[in-house]
Amino acid sequence: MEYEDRRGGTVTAAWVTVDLTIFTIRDDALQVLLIERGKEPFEGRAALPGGYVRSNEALEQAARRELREETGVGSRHLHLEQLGTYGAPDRDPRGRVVTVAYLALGPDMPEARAGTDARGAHWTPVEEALHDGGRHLAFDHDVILRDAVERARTQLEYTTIATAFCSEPFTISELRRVYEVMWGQTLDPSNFRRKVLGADGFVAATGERTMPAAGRPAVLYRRGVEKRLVPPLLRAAAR
Amino acid sequence: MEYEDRRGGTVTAAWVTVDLTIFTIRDDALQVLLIERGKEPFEGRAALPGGYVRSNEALEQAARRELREETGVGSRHLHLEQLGTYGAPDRDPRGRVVTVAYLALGPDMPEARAGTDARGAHWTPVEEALHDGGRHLAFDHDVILRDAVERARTQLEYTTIATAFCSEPFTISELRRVYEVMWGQTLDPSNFRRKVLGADGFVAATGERTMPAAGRPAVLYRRGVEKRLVPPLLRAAAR
DNA sequence: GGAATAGTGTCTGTGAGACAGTATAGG
DNA sequence: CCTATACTGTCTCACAGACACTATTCC
Repeated sequence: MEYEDRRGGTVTAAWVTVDLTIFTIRDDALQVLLIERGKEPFEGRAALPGGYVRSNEALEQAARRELREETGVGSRHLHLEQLGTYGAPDRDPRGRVVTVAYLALGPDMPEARAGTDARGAHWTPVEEALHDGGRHLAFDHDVILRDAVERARTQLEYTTIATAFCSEPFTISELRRVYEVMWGQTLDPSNFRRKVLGADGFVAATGERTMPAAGRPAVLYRRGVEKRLVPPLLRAAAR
Repeated sequence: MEYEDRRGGTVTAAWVTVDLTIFTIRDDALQVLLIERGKEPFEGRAALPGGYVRSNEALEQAARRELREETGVGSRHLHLEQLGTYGAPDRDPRGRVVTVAYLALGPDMPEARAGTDARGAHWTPVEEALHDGGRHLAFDHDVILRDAVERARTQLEYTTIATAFCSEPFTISELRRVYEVMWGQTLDPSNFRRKVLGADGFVAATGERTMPAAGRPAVLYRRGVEKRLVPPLLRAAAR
């Protein structure tokens, strides 16, 4: 499956895969689901979960299938978006493989189960996965992971996806904690509350309250309908 | 080049193409470069320029090559970014073809020349290309074009890419015109100027001035070094 | 001077940062 | 009472929208 195009270039067919960057917040840290590869290439190395796109499958459909297979969680409750496509000619030693990377966000999930080609799947703090500059993950997954982190951090500024990290119902404090963990900075509780409640459709009150061990009960909210956050909630460092 | 994976799905290799959405502003309208297809499928229909990714070519490299071939303009002066990847199983009647769409922005360019597989290349107002809901372009290019327009409009809010539409040097009024055309709304000249000049690295003064036929000469600027625009310049409708 | 376009100044409302103060629970 | 957490109010400054005004060119 190779031919010469009319301009003198050689064209080869490629395998198409999807790779998933699945984020959650656990133990006050951003964690990513990594598998340990069970076969060559990169056997034994950590990698993002993923797999081949099947013949009659759309790209996002393949991503949702992998998500289900790797996490055991129905993808309906998760935020899923296309992150970007990576296709350097030498990114996979087996041949030309182009991968479409997806970004998935969800609340703290049950411990992942291993996929078919993997020895095990584990939640790993992103800081650990990327420590001293990366080059720990298989293929170009360091790059993909770095891009995914940056995308997620930026998305928090301009969209309401932070709610995707919270299991419903949630409190404003829990939502604030998402921002604090993702950005590595504390936010003023008072100003944060004002911003979130003042933005139409960010969250919706349930009428319920928490019954905490200590402290005043907090009002509970669900995700709102609005996807964009206008005006945005900017990181202090970015200003 | 087809096999059954270990979970019972059939996997086929795919052809990988890049498609380009090349925008410019001409005659006070957003225009996109479209080719007329010279062969089946969709022979005679308008389409986005694009082509196969070659065996030893990176994706962006392929995009730059196509850009050069279609516009005759060196891609160094153009803004180029990956837009997204489209891979519905039936998007190309010839078989499985996954396309990586790129968004390119440039100042008004010389009339395009036809590519190898095309009868001709023409600048077309986007409004015309998408009129009454689309379904004019080949493949799923209507969808890609719509996504590209939306992406470009949004990027104007949060980044400094509007300068990519201006040929250097340019005036603040020319830059404002870019926003007005892209958003379909007029902006207050005074407030716009204050915003642009107040944002570090958006534009850089050249020290030169225009010599217009009528009116006061305007100060000329070049693109600044900053890519992000913080705080953003939001569309009125989006607020 | 008049037309045309560029550029300045200023008033006002909104929203964000800082932070003091109040509320409601358990012990 | 105290502690812990949730929530409210307020002061101030930065910034955006509206818009009046001034500047510089050609005719």
